[in-house]
Amino acid sequence: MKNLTIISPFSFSVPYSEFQLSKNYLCRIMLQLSVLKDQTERVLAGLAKRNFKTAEADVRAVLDLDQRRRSLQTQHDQAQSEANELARQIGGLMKSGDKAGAEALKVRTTELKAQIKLHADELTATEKAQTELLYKIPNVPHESVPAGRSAEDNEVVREAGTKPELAAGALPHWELIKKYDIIDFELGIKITGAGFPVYKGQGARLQRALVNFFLDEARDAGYLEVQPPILVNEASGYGTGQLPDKEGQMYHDAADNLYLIPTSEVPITNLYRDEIIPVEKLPIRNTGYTPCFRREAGSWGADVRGLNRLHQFDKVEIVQITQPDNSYAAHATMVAHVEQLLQKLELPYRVLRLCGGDMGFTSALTYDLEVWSAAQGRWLEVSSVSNFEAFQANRLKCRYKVEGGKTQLLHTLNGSALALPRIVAALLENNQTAEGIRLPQVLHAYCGFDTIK
RNA sequence: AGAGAGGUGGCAGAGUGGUCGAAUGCGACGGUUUCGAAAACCGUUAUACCGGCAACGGUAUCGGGGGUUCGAAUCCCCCCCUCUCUACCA
Repeated sequence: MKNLTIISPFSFSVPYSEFQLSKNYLCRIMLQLSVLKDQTERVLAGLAKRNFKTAEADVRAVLDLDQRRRSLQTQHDQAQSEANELARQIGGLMKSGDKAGAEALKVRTTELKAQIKLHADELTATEKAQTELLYKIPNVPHESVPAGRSAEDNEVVREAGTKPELAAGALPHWELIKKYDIIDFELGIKITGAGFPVYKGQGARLQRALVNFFLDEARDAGYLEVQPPILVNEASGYGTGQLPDKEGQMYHDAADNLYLIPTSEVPITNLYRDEIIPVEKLPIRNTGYTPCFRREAGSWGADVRGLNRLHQFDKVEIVQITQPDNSYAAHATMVAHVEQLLQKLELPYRVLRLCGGDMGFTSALTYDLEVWSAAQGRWLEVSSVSNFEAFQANRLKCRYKVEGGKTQLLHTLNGSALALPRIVAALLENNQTAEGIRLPQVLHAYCGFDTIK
């Protein structure tokens, strides 16, 4: 096994050199340009909702660079075309034995070569500058997204279930796990470090039960189960947008230049990178269970006790890839699916529409689902369901053919269904009794027991 | 990990310096034929960028990157991947 090393959160790498990326890689992100160009006002208005301060300057710079790029491309193509023609002529002359004629043409060719080299270098530099800028511009929020700065400004869409009344002396989950000896943080610290708990006995079985329950529910809802790798390459990180934005949040294996996934969104969505998907296979619906790894750099404090925030945790993800017209309908079904899971688990929850400032970099619309953690007396985020529209698809080059043979970008979506640790926290806290922790009906068969004692 | 072989269009498979974006076969699509189908025959069959309202034209792409050359799928260097044998391992 190679060493796991952590890269600086401030380093910023762009995939030109070491990775196996084609020349056309730079062109991929260019597709986004049509939107920037044709709908500049809408884009700027959307980015304003995110408090993306440099939006106006960045967009203008990108468009300026684009003009420069296109004019260079035209010049370059013309010079190349002339050179190709001359090469053809030289070939003909050589064949007919006219060496002097061939030599005469080579003079012009040499000139052109120098010119082409100049254009090519400048073109590459321009493209690179443009791509770097484009990679830094976040997705444009959907019109329904409220403006806002932070979690304070998120909108509560609905609330469901009843918060339990806990008896006096009720314990937070970090006490309960000790009382029943089901999750051990100290052991995890010994073998790895803080934030890597060890699940034991009924705790381990509860984990396995939840994973199976979530996967079965997803399958019944029409999602195909996949088991992807949990280490991904750089291209995959760029594809779903974790790179370069969140580079410092991922564990990085420097020896092989691979990243431990922060969510199975990354490998599952990248399954469809560089694909033109036949229209009859749409929509794609995948589900998968993986462990997830997050450095959570800079996250400390009382809110992160116990299972609230971990470096490694388990999650079942649902992913959809749809035609553009269907993505918001798909988003609604995904939110409904997650709500059903929470209802079956008998957990009180609420649904939030995230404001522009709290939304992820790549998302156009995100609904967070939070469960009520009775002993902590606070809501815990257990799922985030997002529509990325064409933002990821653009980076992924994930397309389909429309009527008439033109290729068009698809829309990608994903949601947690569900992340385990906070579900476990809520289950433990909300269901504690003098006799033990009474698990909801749906889990009994999966666990092989109904009470944690 | 060591040795050898190889990576060409949706697939199979030619092509070892000059109109090669690439023969041929299969598949797919459209058409002719048929009451219908099969067969046969004819045609179409990649992606991206630039120019153009468009028709269309140009450029790039034969695993990836770089080099030699007037000209590279073809020659040279580096990297990635696949297969076979050996070693190792779950």
